Amino acid sequence: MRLELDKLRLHFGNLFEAALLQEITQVGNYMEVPEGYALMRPGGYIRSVPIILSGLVKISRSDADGKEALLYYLGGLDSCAMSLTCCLSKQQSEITAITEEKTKLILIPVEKVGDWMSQFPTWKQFVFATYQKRFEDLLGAIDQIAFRKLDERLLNLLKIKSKQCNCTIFYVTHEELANELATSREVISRLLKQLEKMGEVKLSRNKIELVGKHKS
Amino acid sequence: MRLELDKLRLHFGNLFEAALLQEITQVGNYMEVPEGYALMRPGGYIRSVPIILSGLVKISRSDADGKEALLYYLGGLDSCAMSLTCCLSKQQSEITAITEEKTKLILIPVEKVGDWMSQFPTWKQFVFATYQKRFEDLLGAIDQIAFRKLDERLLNLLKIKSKQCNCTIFYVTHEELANELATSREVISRLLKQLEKMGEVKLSRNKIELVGKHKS
DNA sequence: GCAAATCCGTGACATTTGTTACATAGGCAG
DNA sequence: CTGCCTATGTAACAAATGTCACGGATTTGC
Repeated sequence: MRLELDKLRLHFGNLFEAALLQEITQVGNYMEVPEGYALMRPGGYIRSVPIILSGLVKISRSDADGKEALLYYLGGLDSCAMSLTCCLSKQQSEITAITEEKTKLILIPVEKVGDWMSQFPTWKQFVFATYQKRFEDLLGAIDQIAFRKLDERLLNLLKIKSKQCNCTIFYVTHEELANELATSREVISRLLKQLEKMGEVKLSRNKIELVGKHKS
Repeated sequence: MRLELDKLRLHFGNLFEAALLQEITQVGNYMEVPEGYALMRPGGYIRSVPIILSGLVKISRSDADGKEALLYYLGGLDSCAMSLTCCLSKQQSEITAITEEKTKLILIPVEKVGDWMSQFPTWKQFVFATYQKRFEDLLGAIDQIAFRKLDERLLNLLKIKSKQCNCTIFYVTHEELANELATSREVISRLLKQLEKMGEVKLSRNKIELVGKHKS
């Protein structure tokens, strides 16, 4: 679909200078993908860098036995550091990116990413800011995995979801949560029950509600 | 200490173009630090980006209770992605960097890092390659922490050390290994004993020898 | 050589997490 | 309503890791 300058301005505000926005309308590729769409799979090659306009993308790492670990989420105006590096070095992806909502994004062709770095100061800033954020995200993931117990991590996961979707009710199964924390369904059920007794959540079928003061 | 062009050329070979090497001799700051020196502490500010010429630097993450998790090592011609991002955004460091050997490095002033990106293609490549490597390192760390059991992680740690120092004998205490894996000394002692029975290592006081075919 | 400090070995037990096995409950198609 | 499919609850047990309490060994400082 053709990109329109006005609409881009709505999304980006004054993040990018006018000339760069103009460029983006020329070479950028607009995409709308439904929930559950795999933007990236381990081993896949990447030919363009996505910038998320709206929606939600889950980035995770999986190991050989099919276990999975949640790394972080990408939301509005986020971009993916892996794709940046992959693009620039023509390497394979090592992560999975799956949309959790209907998501709108722009794909920037690889070759522009480097060029724009020299031409547009705001682009350079954007790229570095992206790297920095992803780095922090990864360090945060490591903190959780390395230092926290499962019950804390589970509660934390729910809080993150809450922040991302800006709500306190999630329609997820225990199984799904188990995958994101690289553990088993039974363990999650057990811990959720525990959290429910402590008054942190309310459980129903296919539905979990965060209660209490999780204003984080 | 004054940097000499010839010596730089020895280290960098043709990684950087001549004009960039020249620049580095002008503004780079040469440093030699002993083993055990803290190049970076959480909360510290960073005013320059280090490039390691030789030696070994351990990068780790620590949490509030003082527990620690090894992230990766930096060796010859490596640079630190955290410092890159930190520099460019004037943020605080969130990691610890400690030399494990006497280490020689060059400090590049922050302001040059961005400028050179536009001026020198080889510098741009270097910066991106650095980001990519650190990203992979972090993902590797996450794989270990999230998916592997402690005994595997311990053996893996020894193998990494072996590769880094290019030897099979380490003068470390169980306590130190325990810190790097964010666990306790007793657990490491137990697992090491186990590995010894399996013929993977030989133990003495303050000393561990990797035996067998770990040619990785 | 002696005392103190450091390092290591180890048993016993607690806690956390993983696994197995099965029961129950809700929703949906026919 | 009935029979299936999926999601959840849960007990019982297994395995992995963490903690405590020691004792003994080696090194270091004096």
